[in-house]
Amino acid sequence: MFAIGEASRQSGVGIETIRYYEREGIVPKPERASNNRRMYSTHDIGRLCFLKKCRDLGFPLADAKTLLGLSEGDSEDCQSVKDLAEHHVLNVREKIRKLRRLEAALTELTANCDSGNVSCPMLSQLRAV
Amino acid sequence: MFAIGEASRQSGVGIETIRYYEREGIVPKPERASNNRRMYSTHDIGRLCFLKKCRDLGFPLADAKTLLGLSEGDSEDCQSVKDLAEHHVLNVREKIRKLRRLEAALTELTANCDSGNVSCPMLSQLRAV
DNA sequence: ATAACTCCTGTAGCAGACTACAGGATCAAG
DNA sequence: CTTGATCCTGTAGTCTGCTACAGGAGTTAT
Repeated sequence: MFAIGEASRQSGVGIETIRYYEREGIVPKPERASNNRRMYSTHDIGRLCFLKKCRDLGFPLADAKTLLGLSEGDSEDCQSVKDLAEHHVLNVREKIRKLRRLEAALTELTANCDSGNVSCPMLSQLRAV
Repeated sequence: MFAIGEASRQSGVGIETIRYYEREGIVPKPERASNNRRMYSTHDIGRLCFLKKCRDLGFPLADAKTLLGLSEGDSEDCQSVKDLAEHHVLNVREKIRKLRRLEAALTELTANCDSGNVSCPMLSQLRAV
């Protein structure tokens, strides 16, 4: 069993954040030592690692919580997990698509700037209703 | 010229948000009618559309403001305009790179997910050290 | 034993970007 | 003329996801 500082180091989740996750019910309340300090099992730390990875992947905390719940359900509901992930990946793809359009617009702007042209047709497009 | 509600409908930016943008100096103060109501030109509405698109692309509001400035060529120094625009292009490309890595990671995670699985490979992966 | 560290609870603050009133005034339609 | 929609200013609250104290207590190293 590990103290919160060690759990933090092992999982990469900050101490304050761990306590915040506990307050928010994202992770269950850990055991307490006789001196009232939180004690984390390797399983508890595994949960924190799981959450860290989900967050790093850009999942909102609520989704991370759901995924964690799914990962610990009696029957791992693979379809729900997949749905959540695929919904997330669709969002990511949409963002990429839009960013590429903006990249083109910005590239066009710099090109026009080179040639001394002030008005940019693609930015006009961005302004359009 | 259009009232704020119409500007909101045309641009997709909420009324309160438009006023917020004005307070924050993101957009210039619009003309006022004799009854003190804000009146927006199509150009003003174009600005709101531009901001909306930037925000939809995930740009922070401050960046959106800068981009809006660029799109209107409000700098007297063409070189610094170009530098700013190119800097933004680099930011956009970096964002795209990160999102594509994320997309790849998510796709790989879901690749082996099928509703028949007893244990979910994606969850196993997320649990792994 | 003293200092330095870690932990506790509880509360508050922050950043970004809105969003929601309250309490009026004004406008458009019937 | 009344009703209801829209607008005004100003202030305050919301949401996400932390992050930072304050003030106290137990732990560890020298």
